[in-house]
Amino acid sequence: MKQLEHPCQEALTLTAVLAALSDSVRLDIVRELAECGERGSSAFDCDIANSTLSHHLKVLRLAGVIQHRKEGTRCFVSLRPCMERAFPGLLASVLRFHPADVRAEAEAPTA
Amino acid sequence: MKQLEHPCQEALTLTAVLAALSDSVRLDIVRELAECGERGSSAFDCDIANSTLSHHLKVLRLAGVIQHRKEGTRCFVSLRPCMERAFPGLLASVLRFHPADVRAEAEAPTA
DNA sequence: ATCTATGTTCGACGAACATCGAATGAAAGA
DNA sequence: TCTTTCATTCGATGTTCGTCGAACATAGAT
Repeated sequence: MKQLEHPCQEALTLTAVLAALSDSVRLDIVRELAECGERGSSAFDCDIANSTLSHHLKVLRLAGVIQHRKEGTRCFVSLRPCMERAFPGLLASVLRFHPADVRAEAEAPTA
Repeated sequence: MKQLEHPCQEALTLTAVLAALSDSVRLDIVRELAECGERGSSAFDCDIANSTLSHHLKVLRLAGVIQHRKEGTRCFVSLRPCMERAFPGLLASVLRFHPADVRAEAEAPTA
């Protein structure tokens, strides 16, 4: 069973992590993983092509944010503990804030 | 004296802030501002063209991270307090970590 | 009024990115 | 073995980004 490559902890860079988190699709993915733990990679409800999702997961993986675990033909992703060691508290500091659209919905009058 | 435009606090988005911080030149600028306070915009010692520096400052300004203050022909930039209100603690959480090259220098043997 | 110093904007360029569909790969099941 | 299923990779396309030099704008000095 071929596993995907993960960079070692020393190779993680702050700018790469921030770049990985600066996309709304990827930020949603990370948020979901932080709240619900490991998920099958097909369990994300974003309206994008499968190949695009795979690309975003790769970006997050190469930045050190998530890890892939293959099991048969399926693939599970979760937050990478290594990330917390390299940049302790960073992820929590980012996920504390909700994305712009959610804030807008919460603040805007319903009408 | 024409001042430059700054977005209002409600318009700031998390992804835009992260994207603004995901460039090493801009991260260095923010780090310097956080440590030394307001600076003249020509006082940054990055080896880039003036127009490129201006571009980076614009990205940071539009993301809400910094503010511009013009005084005569000169221009001073500083961290924007509004940023701390919109995303309290975020900047500190990011700046706590040093950029990759600095870490590499600190960890790698000199030989 | 003209010059000078300081910054911003414009136009252009290559590099990197987000996206998609198609092709490929890998593993389980018939 | 053949098929099916799931995910990654490839190739293509349009967009965005970082960078530069040149042109412009503004304010002070001569």
